[in-house]
Amino acid sequence: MTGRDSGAPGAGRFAAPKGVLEYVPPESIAFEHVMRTLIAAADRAGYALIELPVFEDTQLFARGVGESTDVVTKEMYTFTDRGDRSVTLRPEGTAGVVRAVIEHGLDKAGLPVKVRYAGPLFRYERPQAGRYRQFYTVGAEAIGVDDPALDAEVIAMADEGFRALGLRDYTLEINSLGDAECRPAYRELLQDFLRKLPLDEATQERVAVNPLRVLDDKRPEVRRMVADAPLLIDHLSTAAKEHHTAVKQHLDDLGIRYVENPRLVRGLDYYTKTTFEFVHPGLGAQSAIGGGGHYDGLMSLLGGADLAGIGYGIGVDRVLLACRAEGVEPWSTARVEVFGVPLGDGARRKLVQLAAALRKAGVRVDMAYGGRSMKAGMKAADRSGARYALVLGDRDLDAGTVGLKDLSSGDQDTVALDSVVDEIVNRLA
RNA sequence: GUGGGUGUAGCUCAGCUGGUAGAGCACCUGGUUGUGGUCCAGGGAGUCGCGGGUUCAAGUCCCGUCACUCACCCCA
Repeated sequence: MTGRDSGAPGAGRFAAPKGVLEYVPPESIAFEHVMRTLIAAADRAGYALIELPVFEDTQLFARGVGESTDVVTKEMYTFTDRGDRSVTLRPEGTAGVVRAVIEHGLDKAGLPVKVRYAGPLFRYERPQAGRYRQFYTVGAEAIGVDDPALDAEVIAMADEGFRALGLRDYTLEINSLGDAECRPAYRELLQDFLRKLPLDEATQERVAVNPLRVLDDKRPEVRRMVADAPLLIDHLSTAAKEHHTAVKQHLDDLGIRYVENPRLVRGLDYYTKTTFEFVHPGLGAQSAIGGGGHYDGLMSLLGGADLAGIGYGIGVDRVLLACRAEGVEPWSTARVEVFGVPLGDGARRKLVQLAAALRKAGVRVDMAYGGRSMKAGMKAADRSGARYALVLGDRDLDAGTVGLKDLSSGDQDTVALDSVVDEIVNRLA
C-alpha cells in the first residue's frame, strides 16, 4: 500500500501521510497569523532570518542532539539518498542553525549571532492531539555571548509573542541544568540514588544513559519514587548558580512571571544552565507550547569555536490549539476588503480593470466570476468578508457610476467610476 | 512500540432485535427579470473505509484488514 490509502474516505484516492496536519482555508488564516505574530516578536529583537534545509546529514543530529535521546534513538525520519548518504529530516532546529553558523563563519563577524527561523520539523512518533509527525515551529537562537540577559531576552520574546496573540493561561517554567563543572558530579549522585529504586527495565536503562530525564517522568508511581531525589538546583556550580540568579533577576525586572521547576529536564542533550518551557493546559496530553534553553557545548561539539548559545522553539500548531482552547481569535477571516459584483459583460470587463487598479493601490480585492446572478454575486461578496461591495451593471456603466455598498450597514452610495478607487482608499484609511 | 474509541453526503452526525440510505449545516437554483447576511420552495451530491463470511436479504451480525482518533512513552 504505497501512496494509496484504501482506508481513507473515498478509497483509492490519495491521502496525506500519517500524522501530518494540514492547514486549508479558513484555518490556514489562523495558522499564518500565529506564525507571523511569533516571528514578529523575534524580528523586533533583531533576530535575522536564517533559511536552512529541512534535511541534514544524519550524524549532525545523532551527535548534536545526543545519541541517548528519544529523538535520535527512535523518532528520526532517516533515509538514504541516491548518493548513498544517510540524511534525516530535521527533528529540531538548533543543530542545523549551529552547523550553518559554523559553516558560514557567522560567528567571526560580530557576536552574538542572532537568527530566527520558521518551518516544519519531523519526528516519527505515534500522532495524537498536539503531537504530529510534521509540525511547525518558530525558533530563534543567540550564539556567541554568554550573558543571562540574552537568556531573558529569548524568554521575553516568546512571552511577547504569546501575549500579542492574547494568550493568558500559560505558565513559564524555568530550571537550570548546570554546567560542565557541576553536572557530571550531580549525574553520578543522581544515578546512585536512582539505582536503588525498583524501576522498570526501560527506566533503569534511562538511568544509565540519561538519568536526568527520569526526574521528568509523568507516571505517578515513578514520581513518588523520585520525590526525594537530589536536585541539580541544589548542586549548581558557583558560575551556574550566578547565571541562574541573574536570569531570574532579569525576568523579575521585566515583570515576566515564572515558576521554578527543579525537575524540568529537556529531551535534548545539549542543554546547560537555563532551560525553560511554556506550558498550557489546552493541548490534550501535551503541555509545552514552547521551550528552549542555554547550550554551552554544542558549537564546539559540532566543530566550531567554544561559544555558548541560547534559543527557543515554539510549536505553532500547539499555540494555535492554545488559542482555540482559550477562545482567542485575534485574526481576521476576511479574505479581501472589497468585492466586485458585475452584471453583464461590459460591467465585468470594467470591474476586472477596477479590481486591478484597487490592488495596485494596495487594496485587497476579489470579484464574482462565472457570469452568475447578482444574488449569487452578493452572496459571494458576503462570504468573502469584504467591507464593501462594488456593484456594477450596464446601467451604471452608461451613467459612469458604480454602486459602493457597505456590507455591514447595507448602505449603498453611487460613486463616479473615475473616483471610486480614491474613494475606497480613503474610506479604508 | 503498546492499549482504548471511531469509520454512513463537503462538514457534524442519526440509522432499534438484519428488510429498497436519512437529518442538520454547507453548496446550487428559484421566489426577488439589478443587491448579501432572515425566510420559503426545489435541487445535486454517499461502491455506509476496504476485503471476505453468514443470510432469501448486511450500513446493521462474524472474521480480517486499513485508516483516523485519543492515551501511554516522550516532546513543539
